[in-house]
Amino acid sequence: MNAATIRARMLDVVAAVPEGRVATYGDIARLAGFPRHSRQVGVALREPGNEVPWHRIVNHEGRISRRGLDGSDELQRYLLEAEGVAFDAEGRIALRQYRWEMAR
DNA sequence: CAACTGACCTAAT
DNA sequence: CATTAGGCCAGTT
Repeated sequence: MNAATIRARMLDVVAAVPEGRVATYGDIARLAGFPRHSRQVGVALREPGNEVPWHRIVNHEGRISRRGLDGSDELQRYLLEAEGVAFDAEGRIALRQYRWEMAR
């Protein structure tokens, strides 16, 4: 099992996240079958050109993660709000309500 | 080839 | 709720 395969599997899971819902990096890794690869999710999403709803992925706090590069974090927030995902005053998403969990 | 880095997470304190 | 400590592993330096 090489790294590329793992990333592809994760991207599959990301692609399965329904509109208006969000998932954490850890969730994606877990659902993809790689419980400890949360970081690689970020690596996978960083790759340009993949047609996946990367904006539905946030960290376990429900916040936008990324090192503020060219304001893509704002784009992410915009896209989520456009899907009906609300942010609280602290810039966090109510994971209780929007988190996409199909099993725990 | 060793060391560092990072779109992270969890558990313990 | 805040902080710390540890884990995890592919990329990059």
